[in-house]
Amino acid sequence: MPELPEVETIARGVHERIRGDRIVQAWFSSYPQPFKTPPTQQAAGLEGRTVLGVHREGKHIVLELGGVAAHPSQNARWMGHAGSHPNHKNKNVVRVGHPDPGVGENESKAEAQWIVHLGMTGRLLVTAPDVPAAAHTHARLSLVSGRELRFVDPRRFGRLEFRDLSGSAGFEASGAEPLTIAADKFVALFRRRKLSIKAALLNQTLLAGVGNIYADESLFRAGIRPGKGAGRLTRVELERLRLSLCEVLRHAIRLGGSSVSDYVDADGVRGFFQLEHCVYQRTGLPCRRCETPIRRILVAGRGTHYCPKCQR
DNA sequence: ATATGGCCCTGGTTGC
DNA sequence: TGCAACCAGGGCCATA
Repeated sequence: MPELPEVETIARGVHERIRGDRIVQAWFSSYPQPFKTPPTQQAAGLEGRTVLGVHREGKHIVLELGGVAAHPSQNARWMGHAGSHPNHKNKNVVRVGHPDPGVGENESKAEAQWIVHLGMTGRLLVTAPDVPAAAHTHARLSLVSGRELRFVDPRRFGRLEFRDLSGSAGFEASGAEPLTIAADKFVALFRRRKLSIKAALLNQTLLAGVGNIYADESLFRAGIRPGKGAGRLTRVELERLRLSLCEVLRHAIRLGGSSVSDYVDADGVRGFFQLEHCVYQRTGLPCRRCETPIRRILVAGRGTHYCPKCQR
């Protein structure tokens, strides 16, 4: 299931491939399930817009989109107004490299966003248009470069949303970003919480981006039992957890994410972090540190893997 | 306010 | 061997 490292990998890949490209036509499946915005509204909103940039917010992929081009024949790598925009504090101002090398940087203000959540089984792929569409393809955006951006999701737990920024604020993850949250803010998140630390890590309104794999892996590296009450952890334990979480997320991003289930990046390539898992889906196998068999229990309704000796 | 549990989905695994 | 029941699980919503 795509979590922070997988979503980061996909967002970077999509950014590199389609930044500056323009959406010519958008097609959506007729299922009601993956659409937060009605498909017809998404298609109408997306068509004609330039992709200014792509980034990750928690587990969401956000495509920053420019205004609809005044002249449809305009160059595909048109980057919007030249010169700097005065509002530097606006989150929706994205820096976009100039297509011609050596000319410097332009800044374009996003006027709309396409927000993609991959759910459990979602994929976001950049392909040539003649590649046959996989089963459960729910969105196909044809780009002026000739390529296609496709959203595929067999289980339909993913969500697609179009947002016009003239009428609403830009997308922001509800919880804090695990890779940049300050140590004291991290401690404060869990103070007096009655739920288990595992459930707290999975709660997206506290931290955005942590899912089942990296919750289990970070708790193992920090030596903490998943079922322990979040409010009962000491400051020292919480700091160890924060550092373990950062370490495991960064390491996973370097390896292109964990390919469990059917995760692939924007090019359809698998990640390698699953080879480095210490506990996740290693039930019964010897702990990499002490050789005690890894246990699987249910915490907060989720399959939870831990080492009974290393985690107290 | 905070915490818990059911629901949505389909493909892969398990069990008879 | 074949088919059906079962299970995974992120986020959302209703409920305690």
